[in-house]
Amino acid sequence: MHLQTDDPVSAAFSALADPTRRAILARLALGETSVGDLIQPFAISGPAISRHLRVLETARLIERKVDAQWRICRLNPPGLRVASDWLSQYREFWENSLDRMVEVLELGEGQCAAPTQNALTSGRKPTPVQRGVQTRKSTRPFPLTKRKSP
Amino acid sequence: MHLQTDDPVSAAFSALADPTRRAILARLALGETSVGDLIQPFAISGPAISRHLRVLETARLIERKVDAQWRICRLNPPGLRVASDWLSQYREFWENSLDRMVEVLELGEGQCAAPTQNALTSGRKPTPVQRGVQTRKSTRPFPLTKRKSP
DNA sequence: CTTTTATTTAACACACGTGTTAAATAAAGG
DNA sequence: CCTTTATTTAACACGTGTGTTAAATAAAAG
Repeated sequence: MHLQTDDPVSAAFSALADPTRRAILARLALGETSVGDLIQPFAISGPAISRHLRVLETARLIERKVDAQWRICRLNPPGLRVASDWLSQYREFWENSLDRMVEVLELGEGQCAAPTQNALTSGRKPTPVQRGVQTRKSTRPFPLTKRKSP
Repeated sequence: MHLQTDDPVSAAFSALADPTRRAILARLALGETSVGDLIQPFAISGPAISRHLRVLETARLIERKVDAQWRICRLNPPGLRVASDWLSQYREFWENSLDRMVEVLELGEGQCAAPTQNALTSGRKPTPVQRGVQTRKSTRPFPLTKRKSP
């Protein structure tokens, strides 16, 4: 399901999902260095790091420049921003989460079996788009596998 | 290289790396809904969505509660925050990137072959830890594959 | 020019992720 | 109860990701 058509956001998050790559970024936050220097902290082969760097570069999280036989790596701030910007869409949710916890506790979450009215979008802030909010009763359930003929 | 030992940050970014899962989160930002409702926008089978939801839940990006035969999904704000907090470590980098572009342009990036002094950490803000910043000349190069005996 | 140093590419192995369909489970409803 | 509705689990296929080692490439140094 994922070809080279990988969008920038997916590429960024995918690159960030690996601990080794995040460690590389942390290292580069201290300043640009060559590939050889990046290898040292890791119990991993050179080619492996080389590929991690390519992933980071493709995701635009780092940039590389050539200096003689060395490839100097550095962070690419705008690339990191792509991921951060996507996440900031949801900022309001965790910002209001404490308020909401209180709200939920006051309503008594225990016997909550009433028609699922969006607790998240009621009152508080109006949600971004707010079209097509529904309350279950799906129109197409998914055991849409052919029924055996009788 | 990745077992069940997946740390929270990796789990979060990994979950966010999939466009379908991000679409699910976007949907849940409009309000909590049942699994059946979440399926509709996608040309994808039920079990596939079910697994995406499990990934999101394991990564603590969503929560699920049981209401009769429905599983109601909602965003889990603190989980989303994990990813955001990690990224905010790098915030200073993109915040100062415009300043830095100007700086680089003034120095004339074209013939940049001078000893690679960390341009990223010079002046501006002092970088977080700032220990062990080096300027190439790695101590252990990595063609450390056994040489053929003569 | 041959060697050394730095890094990438190639070729292979293997685990993981994601999708599919069929069957299982669980609660509601006739 | 037996059926319907909602969702998950099982079993399988298949492409992608990550690691390894050996060889290739490229620039510097002798």
